[in-house]
Amino acid sequence: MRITSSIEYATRLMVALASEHGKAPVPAERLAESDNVPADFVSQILVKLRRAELVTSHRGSSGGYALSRPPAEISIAQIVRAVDGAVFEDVCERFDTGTKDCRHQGHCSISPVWTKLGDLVTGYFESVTLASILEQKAGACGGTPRWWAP
Amino acid sequence: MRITSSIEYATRLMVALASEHGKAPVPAERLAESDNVPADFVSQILVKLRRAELVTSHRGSSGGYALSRPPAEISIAQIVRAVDGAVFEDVCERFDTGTKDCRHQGHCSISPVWTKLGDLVTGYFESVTLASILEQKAGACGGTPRWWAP
DNA sequence: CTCATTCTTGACTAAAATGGTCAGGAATGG
DNA sequence: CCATTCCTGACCATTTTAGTCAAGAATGAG
Repeated sequence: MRITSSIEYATRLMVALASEHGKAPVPAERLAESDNVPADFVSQILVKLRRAELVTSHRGSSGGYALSRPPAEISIAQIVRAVDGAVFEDVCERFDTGTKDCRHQGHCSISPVWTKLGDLVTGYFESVTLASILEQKAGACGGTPRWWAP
Repeated sequence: MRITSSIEYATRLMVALASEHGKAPVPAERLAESDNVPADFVSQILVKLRRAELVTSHRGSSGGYALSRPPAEISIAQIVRAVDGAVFEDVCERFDTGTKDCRHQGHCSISPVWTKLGDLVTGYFESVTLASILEQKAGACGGTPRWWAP
C-alpha cells in the first residue's frame, strides 16, 4: 500500500497554493520548479484539481492557479478524490464473482476488515486540511514530529 | 488505494486454514476450490506464506498446508507483509531526491501526514487476527456489520 | 490590436506492478 | 513404486503509473 506520485505531487501543489492564498495566481511552471515536479505532469494534475473545483485557473499573462476556497476548507480526501477518483476502492465490488453479492461465497467475514480500513483511511484524510498542514511547517522525515499524535 | 488480489486471496486462504486449525493439512487444490481462486495462483501465494513461516507444508499424499500457530497469533499485518513485503511503503524513501533527507525541499510538512496514515493502517492490521475474524462469520457485504465498530 | 504568456485538450509512450499461467522436478506416504 | 502433493523459477498478458508531447485557445499587458 502506498502513496502514488500523483497524490504526493497534488498535495505539494495544494500546500504551495495554500501558502499563497489571497495573493496573485501562481503559474504552473513556477509551481513545478518550487515543488520539483516535471512541468508537464504538474499541468495535468492541475487540470484534475480544477475539474474537481479545488483550484481556479486564469489564462494570459499574470495568470495561473489559485485555491478556490480557504485552506481550512480543503481536505486531503478532496485532493485524493480529485486525482484518483476515490480514497479507497470498494473491495466487495472488486471481488464479487458476478452475483453482486459476495455473501454466497462465505468469505465476507473478511470484507468488514477492508471496509473498516477504508473508513479509517477516509476519516483520517477528511480530518487533515491544508490549513492544518500549513500550521506545521517544521516536520522532518527522520525526525519525531508530534502534531499528528497517536 | 486498494486491496490487491494477492492480499485478498492470502487472507481468504488463511481464514480457511484457521477454520481447519488442529485438523489434517489441507491441499492447495482444495483451498483453491473452496476459495474460488485460480489453483496455480494459490500455490504461489502459499509459498510466500510458508516462507514467512505463517503456514507449514507437508508433501505426499494426505499432505497439504496448515497454520504454523494458533489463529489468535496471526494478524493481517503478518499476512500482508508475507505477500507484499510491507504494509505501507515509506514515503520519504520513495520521494527523496537523492539526498536521503527531504527536509531541504521544504515539503516535509506533508510527510508526517503519510507517516501517520501508515501508522494508522499498520496499527489496524496488527490488531486484527485470524481468530477475531473467525469469531465473526456473519458479516455481509451490503449489510451493516457491527463488530468492527467505529 | 497584437503578441507573449498561460492554460486546455487529448493523444502518446515507457516502465513497473499486477494477476495470473506453465513446465519440470523433488519429496513423501500409502 | 507410484500417485499425490508441494517446490522452483520462468514466462506472459493486462493494467496502472508516471510521465511526454504537440497543437490550440484564451487573455491581459503594452
